[in-house]
Amino acid sequence: MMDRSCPGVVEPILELLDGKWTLLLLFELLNGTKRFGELRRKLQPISPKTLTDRLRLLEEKGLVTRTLYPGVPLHVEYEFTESGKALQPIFEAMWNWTQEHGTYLKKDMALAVLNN
Amino acid sequence: MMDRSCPGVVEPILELLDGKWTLLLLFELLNGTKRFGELRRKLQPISPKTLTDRLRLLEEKGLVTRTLYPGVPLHVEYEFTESGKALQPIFEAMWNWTQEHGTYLKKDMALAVLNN
DNA sequence: CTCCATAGTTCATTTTTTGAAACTATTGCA
DNA sequence: TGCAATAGTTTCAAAAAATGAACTATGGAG
Repeated sequence: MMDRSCPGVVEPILELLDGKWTLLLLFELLNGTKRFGELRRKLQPISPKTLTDRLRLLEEKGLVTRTLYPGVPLHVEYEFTESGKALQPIFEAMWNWTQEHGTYLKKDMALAVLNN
Repeated sequence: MMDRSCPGVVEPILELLDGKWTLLLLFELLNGTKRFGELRRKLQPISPKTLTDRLRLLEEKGLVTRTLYPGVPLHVEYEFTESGKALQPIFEAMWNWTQEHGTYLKKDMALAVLNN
């Protein structure tokens, strides 16, 4: 994907954070264990395909675990690994930047945040 | 106080960092003022179109300034605004995460960056 | 033996992004 | 006049990513 002349140090994290929805998904998981349907609702209007794609990828990279609970109805829980939890400082730095420099926050977004 | 993990808060930054090459480009600018051709060489094999697209977008968002120096040959310098410089903690957090959890990191890449 | 709820999968299509190639603009100098 | 060096722009095709609609799997309750 990237040339070796690029600052390779960030390569791993670039791959992780890549893709529409990925960062929002990670944000959700930062709040703790979440079920598939729960994530789907929170990330509306994400498609179930995209959501599974992202989750599978994150699982593959060792950032989240997937646990199936049999029973009726069955359900599945997604949770950060230690590696995933360790992303928190990055998100905090983003949060801080946004507080001071993010001027694009739209009113409806703000409301969504407050109602969450 | 707002929930730090709430996705909406971080939308502005997601938009900023979005797109292939964007993060790598920001990394370059973190090292100081850069000319168009310089960026193009460092980010090889980026196309000039994509590079201008990215630079224009970052300019629009207030993260970089573009300064034209007439003369022969003319040249152009791109530089972070204060807002752009303030991204540094985010990159540092990424760097730290990669040190501890990025399994793709190669030592010579890291050195190349540090010597830059 | 059908239904419900959960959590997906499959495949075709659309949308978005990226890229390659060729071309433009500026201006001093030989 | 024509050239050299920088910094782009333009156009169109190709590739990648996202979406939508419909379908599958599970297993107990009725």
